[in-house]
Amino acid sequence: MPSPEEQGLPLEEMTYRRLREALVSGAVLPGDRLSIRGVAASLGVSAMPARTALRRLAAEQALDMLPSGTAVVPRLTRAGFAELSAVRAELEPLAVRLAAAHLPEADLAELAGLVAAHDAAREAADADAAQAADRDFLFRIYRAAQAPLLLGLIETLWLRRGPLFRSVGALVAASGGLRHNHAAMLDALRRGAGEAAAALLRREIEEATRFIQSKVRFEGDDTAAERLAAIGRAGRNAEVRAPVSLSLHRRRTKRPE
Amino acid sequence: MPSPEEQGLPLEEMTYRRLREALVSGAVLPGDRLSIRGVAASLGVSAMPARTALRRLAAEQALDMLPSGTAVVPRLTRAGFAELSAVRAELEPLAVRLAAAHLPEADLAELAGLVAAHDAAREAADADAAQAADRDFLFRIYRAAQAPLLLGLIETLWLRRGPLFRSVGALVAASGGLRHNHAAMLDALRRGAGEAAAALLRREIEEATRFIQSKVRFEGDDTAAERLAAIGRAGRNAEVRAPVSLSLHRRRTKRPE
DNA sequence: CCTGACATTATGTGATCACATTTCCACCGT
DNA sequence: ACGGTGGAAATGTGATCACATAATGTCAGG
Repeated sequence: MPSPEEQGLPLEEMTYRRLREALVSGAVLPGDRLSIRGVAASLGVSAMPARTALRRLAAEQALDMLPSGTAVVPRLTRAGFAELSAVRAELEPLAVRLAAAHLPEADLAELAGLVAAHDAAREAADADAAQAADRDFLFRIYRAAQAPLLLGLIETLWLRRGPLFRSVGALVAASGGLRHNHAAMLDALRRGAGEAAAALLRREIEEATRFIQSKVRFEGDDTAAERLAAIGRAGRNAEVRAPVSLSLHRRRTKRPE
Repeated sequence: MPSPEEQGLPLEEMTYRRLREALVSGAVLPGDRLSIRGVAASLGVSAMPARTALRRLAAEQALDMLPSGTAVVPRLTRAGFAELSAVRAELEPLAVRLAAAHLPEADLAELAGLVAAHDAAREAADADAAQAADRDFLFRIYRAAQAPLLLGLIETLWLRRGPLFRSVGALVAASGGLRHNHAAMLDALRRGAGEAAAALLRREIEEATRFIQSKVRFEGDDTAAERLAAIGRAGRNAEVRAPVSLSLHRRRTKRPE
């Protein structure tokens, strides 16, 4: 059952968008296997568009591929998350610098509106809306950079972060949330201070990364480490590294529908 | 006729690698259309692997897609090249910083060998070999960063630069070539000075970019601008921007085989 | 209760075909 | 000579099938 605005689109495009949405919304979880016939049946399309869409996501690194060719929603390890954040901390400030050169007044007004929307959503304790406003704020700037290659890279980074983000969202909101100072960034952009705005964004990304790393339990640094520590002499909790191989035979979450 | 080391690989992987090689080697030129049946016939495979490989390259932004779905080798405009270089100048130094943390002695020795190979190739006036040694030197470091996501991004950047690179290669060699100070970078890495090595690489990328931008005529900044300037009052050569749309009906280079 | 081999199922790959659309080119009228 | 028009060739999309392989469950033996 295609949604209204999907009329006329190629089936492959529709399948791709739905899978993408499933990734960012958390409808599929890290570790889930996505088989060609499985998604084809789930989305009511034939195997061909499903295959193309899956391979496309894999090429964008939004999905991993087992050696057998099966697509799997990537598990974000602590190291992987750190790497992702490091790349974001380079590319997104670059986009801000590029955008600062040509931000028309209309865009600045729209950005101000998004800051206001964010604040309003926070007042209403609507974490999802606040988060959406933040995201729109940033991507409005990224689009203004008029750098299609860079924009595509940033989008794939966010896509890859998607699965994690959903599971952390509630936690972040409960902990008081990240306090993005987008108003200050907007001020810098108004002044044409691209470097300052970029520096603010970089700090924002780095702080959010530290916050999440301190709060979230990642794949791989799971209870195996604690079990090992418990078996060993108690007291010594330093230097305990979780061998990833130990968590291999953990039950994989099934997702039949 | 599959090459020896391609035995056992899926046809899609073989097709993908061949297309990739065709891109970086300059066997296909910017603006060339790559049709499914065309590459299938050229590479002796059926339409299916050809389709998959083309879509994969497109997802990696190594190929552009016309609205009709036909793949086309991207034309690199001046702005596009500047963007590509800006992204490289952020990501590749990041990889150097990450790699500096864990570079075993064996890798350092290998890097020294590559620097020597580069110098030897320069002595022999073998521009291709010197360039290959430079490339290997950098990617050895990037791989050592143990950041698969970042490495994948860097590879797609180089892939997209591929078509241009070939056409510029001879020019660069004739002009005396870029003098990459990889020996200094290796020294910095030996000292564990990751930041210094990263700064050296950034300067190298920025200088190479400036050099190429000063020497190369890109798609879009072609003679249309000059014709416009000639039509207008002579003398005023400032502010003449080449409208891209003017070069649209230029003859497209055919590439039947 | 666990471990191994075996049969069954699921899955990816590749091939081929039909169909709608786009692209290209020759032809014709002005 | 120029430009529009028609049709033929080329092209992408999607569907379906066959085949090899990987994954899974089963069952007998320890």
